[in-house]
Amino acid sequence: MERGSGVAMWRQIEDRMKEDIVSGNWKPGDRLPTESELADRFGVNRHTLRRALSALRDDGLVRIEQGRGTFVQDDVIDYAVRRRTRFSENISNLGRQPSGEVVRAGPIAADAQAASALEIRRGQKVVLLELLAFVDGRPFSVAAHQFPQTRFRGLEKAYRQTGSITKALRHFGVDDYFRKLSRVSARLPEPDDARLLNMARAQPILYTESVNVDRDGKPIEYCIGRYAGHRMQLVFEL
Amino acid sequence: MERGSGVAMWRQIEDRMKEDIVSGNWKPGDRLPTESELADRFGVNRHTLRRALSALRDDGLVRIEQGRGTFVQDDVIDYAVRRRTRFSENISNLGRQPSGEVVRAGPIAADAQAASALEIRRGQKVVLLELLAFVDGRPFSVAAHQFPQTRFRGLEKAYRQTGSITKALRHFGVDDYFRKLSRVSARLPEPDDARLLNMARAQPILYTESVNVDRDGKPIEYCIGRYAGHRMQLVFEL
DNA sequence: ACGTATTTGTTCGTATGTATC
DNA sequence: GGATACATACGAACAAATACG
Repeated sequence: MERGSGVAMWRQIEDRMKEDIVSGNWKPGDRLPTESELADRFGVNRHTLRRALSALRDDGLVRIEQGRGTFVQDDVIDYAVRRRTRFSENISNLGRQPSGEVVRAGPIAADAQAASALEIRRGQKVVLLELLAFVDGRPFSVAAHQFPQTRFRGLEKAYRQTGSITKALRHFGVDDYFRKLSRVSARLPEPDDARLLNMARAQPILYTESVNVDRDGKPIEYCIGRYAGHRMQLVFEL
Repeated sequence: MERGSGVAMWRQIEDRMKEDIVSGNWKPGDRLPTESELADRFGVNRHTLRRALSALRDDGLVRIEQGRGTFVQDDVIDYAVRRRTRFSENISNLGRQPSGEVVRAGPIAADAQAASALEIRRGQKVVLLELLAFVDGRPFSVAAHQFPQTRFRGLEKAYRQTGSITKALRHFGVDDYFRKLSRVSARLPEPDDARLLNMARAQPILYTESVNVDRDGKPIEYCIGRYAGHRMQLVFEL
């Protein structure tokens, strides 16, 4: 690290920081020190430091968020959506650690969309199971799973016992189920979702509605999922 | 519209407003009068009016935004993605008018992603065809289509003559092709894309990468698509 | 960057009619 | 009739998000 070496200071800084990241010294999702602090540390003006940060951003190594800080870019997760889509299986296959926690659970009245997807009447009761899913301990998605209550009364308890929707469904005689449909759009997150996903409100999310059916093609689950856009891609193989 | 009729005031209001919307008296995107004004107009308390609005929102007829107002919900375009996905066909099937214009065209060098998708080497030439697509005259998507130049040299000219990728590909002996893969994520638009799509920079887009193959399973097209998130949903039927 | 006005969101409290046990 | 629960309706005040100068 030297001035007048023929190599611009910001390039030297870029290289140093790149090492810290690829070596794992700074881990994906970590917040870097503030620009001022880094500038002090490297003994340069904040402008110079920002030039290095921009270069790192262009390389996809960091993500700069106004008002929040600079973060080591998470490696993007390719979440495969197929006819048989299971969260835990999917994440495990990538060599990563899936986990989840319950945000909200209990019976609610179906709104128009849920009713239409589940082929029931609006206002009929559905079992809501809102789950926050993690990959390697980092929040990945929030999903409101809804099941018709006539068939799945008490499913939330079965989930709490087993920690898995697939297993909970077996208690109700559903030994296999399939993704019939996925609708995908892009939105800005609700404040609650932004908090749960630990992301800035100005960062977009993927918003999905999906319908799962049983062997007979009967809809059993309607799910509204919200995914932190910069952490993942949905992959559809057709 | 009467009190003591056995039908709750808020339900009567809901029905009246629903008529105004479905009849086209209020059009998609229109801002409704404020809650206070509507409450005055119907001669009820603001609470009562809000109840009617909630019902309309649950039916997907209006969208309520704090601090801004209540808006008649724009009709969202469900863009179906299947193995055989053709833009014009898709939009026509919805009873809407597809059109398109060329933003940019010509040979460029393949970057890492394009090369990997098309199974060529990085730096090899691809034919770029960047198209802005419209639905009913409103901008819908920007898509950078890329074809290996060894096989499709001059495809941009064939497109300009025929106005259709499907037809242009026929000039090169490709009489049918299929969507193999779609990767979907959510992003904020580049300034250029925001301008082309006529949307705010803070509004998210759907960002897709897709690969089309010919009958033999050979990749012929790699496409980066950007869609105005609030105007459409991608629908995957599996 | 800041204040002001506008608009929706939320939470108190109060009152009335209806159905049920 | 009395007690209770529930949906409906109104009023006032304040909180939160947004638009605009």
